[in-house]
Amino acid sequence: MKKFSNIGLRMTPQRMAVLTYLEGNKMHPSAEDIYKSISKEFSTMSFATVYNTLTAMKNHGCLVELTIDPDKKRFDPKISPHHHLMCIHCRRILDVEIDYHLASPESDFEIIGNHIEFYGICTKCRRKKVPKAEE
Amino acid sequence: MKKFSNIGLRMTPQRMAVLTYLEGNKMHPSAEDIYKSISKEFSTMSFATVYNTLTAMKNHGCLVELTIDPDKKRFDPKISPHHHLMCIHCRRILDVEIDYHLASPESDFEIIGNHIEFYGICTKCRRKKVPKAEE
DNA sequence: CTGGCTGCAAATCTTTTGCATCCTG
DNA sequence: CAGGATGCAAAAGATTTGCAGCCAG
Repeated sequence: MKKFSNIGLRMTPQRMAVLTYLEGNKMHPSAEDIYKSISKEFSTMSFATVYNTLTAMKNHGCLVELTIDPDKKRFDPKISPHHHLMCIHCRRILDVEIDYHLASPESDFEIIGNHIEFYGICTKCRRKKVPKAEE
Repeated sequence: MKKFSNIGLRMTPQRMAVLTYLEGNKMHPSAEDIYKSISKEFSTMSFATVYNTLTAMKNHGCLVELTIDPDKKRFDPKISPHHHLMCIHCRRILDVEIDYHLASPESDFEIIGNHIEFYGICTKCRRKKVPKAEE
């Protein structure tokens, strides 16, 4: 992962903690997940700083914000193009590495990127519950 | 669009107004868009009722909730499978009707559905601004 | 009539912001 | 030592909920 100093930003203990937490993290955590986990051993950590750091990383392209979860934003430190699969029961999100090379829709848009969201139910949840139904 | 009476729900003037507003609507409006538009000529309309109606429709499969806009949920009365394209400047959303028949990612998930989000800049916005940059 | 629906307002949840103080470079 | 970063708390948005009264079926 890029270091902050390389992109003209200051490195602080708080930012280091966020960077370390996210490095190689495949959980697609929410801001709250990140805050909770870090503040366990870093009591002087505020929500504002988490968001501040996430925004800085996002603006410098070393973090991607996911909209696949309708409830809140999820963050992905993996910046190479890929897609996602989410379990609608346990809300777990997995990476999907398949390259679908999609044809651009014909329109007057200049297409910048795309993202595929798969929705499903993981084996663990299927064993526990009736597939689908409530929510 | 399905009528509420067909699915065991009551039809009220408020619900009728929402139904009428959404019928054939291709704007992918937010809850606030819907509320604002309807309350113009239907002063006795509350936010709670808009959400109540949207939730009822969603639960009965006659409305789809979109997560493509990171800021808020958008609603789409078109329930046949399709994808979307959003201008990152003006936030306009267009339907994408191409059938990409995506291969399911190999995983222990039971895949229920998928949705492709395209991001880009529409011609109108490209004329006005430097493409990308801030935001 | 009666239970589902409405409107209002308060509550929740996520994310953002203002500002005094701190500390990296 | 200057300006960016932090922490706190309050604010802003979006969405949900509690509840008394209303009205569609």
